[in-house]
Amino acid sequence: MLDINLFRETPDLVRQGLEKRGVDPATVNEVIDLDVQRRDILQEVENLRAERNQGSKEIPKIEDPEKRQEKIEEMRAVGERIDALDEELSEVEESLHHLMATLPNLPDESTPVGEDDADNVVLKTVGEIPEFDFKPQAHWDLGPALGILDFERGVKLSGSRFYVLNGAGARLQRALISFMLDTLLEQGYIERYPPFMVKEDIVFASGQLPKFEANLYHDHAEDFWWVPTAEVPLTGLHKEEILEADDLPLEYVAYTPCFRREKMSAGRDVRGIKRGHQFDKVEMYVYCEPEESEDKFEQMMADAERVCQRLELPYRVNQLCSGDMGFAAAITYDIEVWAAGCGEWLEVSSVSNTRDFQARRAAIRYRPEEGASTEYVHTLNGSALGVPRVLIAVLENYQHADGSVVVPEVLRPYMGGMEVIRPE
RNA sequence: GGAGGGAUGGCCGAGUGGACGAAGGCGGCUGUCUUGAAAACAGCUGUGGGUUUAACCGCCCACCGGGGGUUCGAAUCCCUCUCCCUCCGCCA
Repeated sequence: MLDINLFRETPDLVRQGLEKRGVDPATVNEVIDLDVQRRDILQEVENLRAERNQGSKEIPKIEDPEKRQEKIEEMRAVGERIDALDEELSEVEESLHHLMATLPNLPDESTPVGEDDADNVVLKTVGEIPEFDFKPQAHWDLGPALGILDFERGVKLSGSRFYVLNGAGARLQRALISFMLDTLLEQGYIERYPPFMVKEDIVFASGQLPKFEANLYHDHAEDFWWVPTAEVPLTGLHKEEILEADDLPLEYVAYTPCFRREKMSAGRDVRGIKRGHQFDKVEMYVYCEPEESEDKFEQMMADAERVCQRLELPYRVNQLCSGDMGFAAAITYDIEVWAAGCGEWLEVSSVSNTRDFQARRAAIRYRPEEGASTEYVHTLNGSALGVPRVLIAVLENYQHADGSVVVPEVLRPYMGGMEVIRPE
């Protein structure tokens, strides 16, 4: 949620920022209009309330029953006006809230202006793209040949975009998750295991609702929403709390599965395990004071990159343009690893600073110092990393001509010492 | 799934129509006393919105789990939802 004060004080900056994100700049005027209306009505209704409070206090002191009745009638009339204005007020407030709820965060100055992923900027490339003296296979051929990846039975169980991992494949995935978590714990993150189904207001707080409802799974019977990313419960963790400055920063890491309908990506990446309805991810999440959020952003990037480095996967870092960034983000860097078999850069991480955007939606504040008034924290999120795509890169980059796959060294302790995955 | 009991400020806990943003206690902060600390004593101690201001202060409004209703007036009465606790059933 954007700060309403920005609309009051620097409407031009808001207009420019929103325009970069493809929002009609006229929306800013709508917001300002509603805000003015809101305050006008509010003042009037509050004055009437003050009048009624005053009058009601006097009533029990009036001795003369006739005069007393007169006052009651008078206050009843005031009450009726209050009711009418209240109704008007809640309509205006609802419109304002709905409008504000659909506006994305303003892009950081450094965010390149653009429409879609074609306008993203590659910041750096790290590591060597592996060379092969044979034609490397894509994971959708390699995995089934190894017997570790079963698409047919995934479809039998749940339909398209589902798969089953077998044996060493399942274990490799579990190894990746543990390795990622441990790597981040080393950096001082605190592990959290949140619910995978959450209430609607929690999904709203992180910004996935109301705009992206079509991409979420929803249980109508209980009104649960399945988390599309751990970012959702990790934002909700401190919803409506006032944190102590001494406790900041809070640096969390959580493993969760993620559930996405992928309605928006129908027909894209249908082959393999690149884009499923269910996938695993290890997520970093930081709550901090505004002054430190830029440093934390850099730190989280370094932490996500470290995971790629230890797995010895070549990767590149992109800065997302204004049109491609997520709803809540002011700045986002993506990490893509190279997958030799399908010959693609695969997005495995997205690190974003949402500044106070999510904190405002979720009402997460802190007290900068004893006795001071509260301020919104800054929140940042980043994947470290999305598991299936890392799995793809490991399988495809570490493959040999005979169809076997060497287990990256850092994962071996998590695989009972297994060094090579061979066809069964 | 069935039966009953609850939800009040950072915490405990009083409060069944007006003097209640809320007694009392604990905790916290400030002051007095003290070389310092403890103790004692005194004062202060929630959040959000609006208004005003350079800023503080002030003033007004709202908030006693959420929503709705009755009333001139609701923490208090009514309806409804959610959550927690106890007992029974079922269950990894």
